[in-house]
Amino acid sequence: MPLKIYSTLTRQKEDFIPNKPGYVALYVCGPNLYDPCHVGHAFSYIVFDMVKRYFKFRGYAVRHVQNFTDIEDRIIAKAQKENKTIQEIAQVYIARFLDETDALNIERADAYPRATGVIPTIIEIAQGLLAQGFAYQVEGDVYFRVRQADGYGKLAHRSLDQMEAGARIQVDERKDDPMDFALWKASKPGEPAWDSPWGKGRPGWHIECSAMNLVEHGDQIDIHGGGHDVIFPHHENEIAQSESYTGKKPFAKYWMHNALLRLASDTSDEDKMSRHVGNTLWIKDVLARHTPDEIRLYLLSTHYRTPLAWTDADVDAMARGLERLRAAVVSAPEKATADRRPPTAANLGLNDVDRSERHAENALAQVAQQTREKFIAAMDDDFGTPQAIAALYDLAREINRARNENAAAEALAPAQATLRELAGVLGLTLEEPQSKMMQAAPFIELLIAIRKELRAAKQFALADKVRDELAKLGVALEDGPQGTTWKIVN
RNA sequence: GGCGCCGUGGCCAAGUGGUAAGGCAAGGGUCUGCAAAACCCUGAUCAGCGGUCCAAAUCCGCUCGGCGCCUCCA
Repeated sequence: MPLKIYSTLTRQKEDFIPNKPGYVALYVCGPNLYDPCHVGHAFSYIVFDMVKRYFKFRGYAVRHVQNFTDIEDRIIAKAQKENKTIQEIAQVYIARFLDETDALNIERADAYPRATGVIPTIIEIAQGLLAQGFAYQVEGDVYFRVRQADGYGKLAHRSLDQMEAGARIQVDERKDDPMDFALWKASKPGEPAWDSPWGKGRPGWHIECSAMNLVEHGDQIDIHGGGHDVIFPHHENEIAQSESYTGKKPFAKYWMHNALLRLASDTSDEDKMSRHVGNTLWIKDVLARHTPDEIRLYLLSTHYRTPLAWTDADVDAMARGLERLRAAVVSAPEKATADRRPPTAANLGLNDVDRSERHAENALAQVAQQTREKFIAAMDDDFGTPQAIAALYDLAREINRARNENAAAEALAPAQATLRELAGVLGLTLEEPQSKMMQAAPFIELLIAIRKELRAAKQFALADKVRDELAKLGVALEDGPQGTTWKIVN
């Protein structure tokens, strides 16, 4: 059974067949660099990070390209306002973008081209489109002739006539058709400008992605991704430009768009998170409140094409579930093997014990295998992360159950490895939250050792005091039959 | 005006023709000096109405309620 991907172009799930066997050319729309990124961006990047990791898991080589749009109206406006160059503005937000996506455990793309880095290609494309009659020049501007493009509107599933019905307020009379869009714009005084056959100017709004794809991937790519809000006009125009220029179709074989994240608020309104509206949660602030695993598990617990309304309470709930997954992959304390058998086992013959253990071991191995199959089946069906995650929980339960039944650490290990591996495909580390307090580990271990002696001496009041005081400091102790474990809590 | 999405147990969320995954919360247990964790058990007929079908949460129609795109936007 092949992997299926829902493509916006055909509006249905399609078998994934790459242009080159075993290789995936992936392009994901990156941010406009006029402000920091918010959780909505993070959602999109996490979705496509998951997609990339899954392809790799399935044995594909993936080349992932993500653009930085570093020349655009808002960046120019911001630069002018802050009396800086667009390069300076871009640099600040690129650095921040990389810091934040690293923190979110998003794998780096193979290339991060910048719009200003592909100006010659942009000019080349514009010239080519002019030569072929797909574009025309007006006073230093170059416009794409929308009616000339084959099937314009096929991605957004709209016809030009329908769109004309929608009132477009300011129609530029110099354009042949109101929907024609700029490939190249003559620059106004004080704006960044590049030399071109049409005079000083700068790129239009959509051409940079066509150019970057051409440079980084070539004429045709396998998957083009982005947020749902960028389908029209951005991606529609990209298709028109690229296919008209190269003459090769399709430009992208599969178009994937993640649903938009909304910000649930007390005031009852749940609007799309948008930097223009101002109802944003910056990634930085979210990272201050939740761990990367929590954020990712939360965002992936809903299918990527289903809209999601962010609430901190829901992320917190996810954190508690994550704790169970994390606990399942933690090994039992060392000494476990020695006295792991319950007293009742003393009455059993060794062979019986061995036999029952082997039985449990096999059962666990079987569950691990089933989990892997369920995980793959879910992910193969248009990246069904909710069901994939459900499979992970099922495996965690089996591991914990086996441990409760005193299975040996070695018996748990393979299932734990499977859980770690599959969680890793979703980008979950299942690691304890990193904290300065981890440096206190040796001291905590010491307190645990002392407390153990107190308990042996039945000095429970003192033992409890140790535990309570540590709890106040954010260290939770848990006594189990195999010893005491500890963890950092919020 | 055009295009499109969503409404499933207290909350989050899968399922898209054969009698409802998973998570959180809650209640009851097991274990334990206690606590915690873990494990076990308990709960929904799928916004409403009508229709198609042997059979519908799942298809069709209508109603109500949310939301997105058509303009920069992940």
